[in-house]
Amino acid sequence: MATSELDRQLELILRGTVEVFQLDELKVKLKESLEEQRPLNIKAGFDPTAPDLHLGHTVLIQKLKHFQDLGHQVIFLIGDFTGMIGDPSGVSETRKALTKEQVLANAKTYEQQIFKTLNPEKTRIEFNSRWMSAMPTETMVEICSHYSVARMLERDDFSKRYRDQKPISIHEFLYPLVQGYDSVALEADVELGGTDQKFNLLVGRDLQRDYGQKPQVVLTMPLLEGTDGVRKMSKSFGNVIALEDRPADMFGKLMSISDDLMMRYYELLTISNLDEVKQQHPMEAKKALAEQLVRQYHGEHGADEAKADFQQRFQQRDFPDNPNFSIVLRPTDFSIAQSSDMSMVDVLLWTGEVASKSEARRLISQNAIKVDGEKMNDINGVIHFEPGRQFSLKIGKRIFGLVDMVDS
RNA sequence: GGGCAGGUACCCAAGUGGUCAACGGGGGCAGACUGUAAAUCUGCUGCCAUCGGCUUCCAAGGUUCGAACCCUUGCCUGCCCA
Repeated sequence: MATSELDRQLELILRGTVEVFQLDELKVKLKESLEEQRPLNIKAGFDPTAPDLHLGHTVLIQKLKHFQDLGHQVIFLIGDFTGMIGDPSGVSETRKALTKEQVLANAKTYEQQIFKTLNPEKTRIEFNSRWMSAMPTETMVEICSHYSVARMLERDDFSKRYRDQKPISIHEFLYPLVQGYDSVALEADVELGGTDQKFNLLVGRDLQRDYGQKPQVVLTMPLLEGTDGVRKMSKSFGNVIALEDRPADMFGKLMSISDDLMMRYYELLTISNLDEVKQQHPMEAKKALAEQLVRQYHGEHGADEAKADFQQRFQQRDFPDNPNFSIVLRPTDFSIAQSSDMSMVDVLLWTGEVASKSEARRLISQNAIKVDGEKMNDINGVIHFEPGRQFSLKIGKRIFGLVDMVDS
């Protein structure tokens, strides 16, 4: 009886994981947990410098959810302390203070987002500043003494940067140590992280051992590729699908990923049966994926709307119900008095969707502009406005808008 | 503290006195093709403008008819030695 429950737990826990350190220890911990009716402490840390969460983060959150469903204690750790000492460049006193407030604001956003997946009642949220801020320097130095520079340089990105002659600030060495100490402070039984976190996660094991605790089991999860399908999803690569993206945007981004990437997303972000997905037409499968994920983060209504908008905008190439912009011109907006003519270039500028006149000209000459459904490719083109006459505008393939005029 | 090598557009990276708004790659944008896919192909990618003009190559000065390129100082980065 007990063994089958253990197997059931193991199967769910190991789904999608890349590595486990150590599997045997995990089994022992689970067994003890079952026997003693004591939930395990499951830790996952997040860096609050990133203002919003994206689908890449949800791989871990999904895994936390698994543990939670199995009755374990999930600890969502916000690394506010580590986040505040984060940026090595351009640190001034005033800026630090701002960052602190920002960190708290970000934490709020985090809670909001993760509770779309996790159960708030059963989730413990911690900030590592709770024990780090009050820590005497002596203790910090003591922690540092547990690790050597050579061991630090074993870490892949450190050694790589070192080799490439890229800067490494001293405080960056503190990162893994603090993260590791967090596990000591929380008495973590298991810590989850992306594969890129492997080193930091393992430092936690070492420190726990040094502090007389049983080392945590480390589970690494794959890093989700971003919309480009190549690099990991990261804000700095500009390939993210953020949880706070507007429903239509989230839907659209998901639809624009490659078929291969779609399978990857299915694998890591859903519990759908992959064989069944493969049976479907790729486009249908992709729509189902987009719908499912949008529904999770924006609810039924958002998902329906996003899907309808997508079909209208792109599949039928119709003007959408919710255009990207809608502007109204006044007589005083026209450069020539008594005239309601405006050059195409100026109109584009007014929409706020085009950064400069040069860019507007570029778009026009590249056949990217449609007025009332008609291509407008004359860079000297002029639109004659009159009150009550509304023009529809299409800029590129995904920006739609309306331009109107009133007489006063 | 000393020595050396560097800082070029969103990123990487050529260019080392005029022919440079600045080669090339990536990214981005647009068009074609499609399943709004992806891949591929083509074009564009400082700003203003009808020819043409204007402001750029870490910052501030200087030399010169003329500087991204030379000199000075400052700031920043990497390496080596202490």
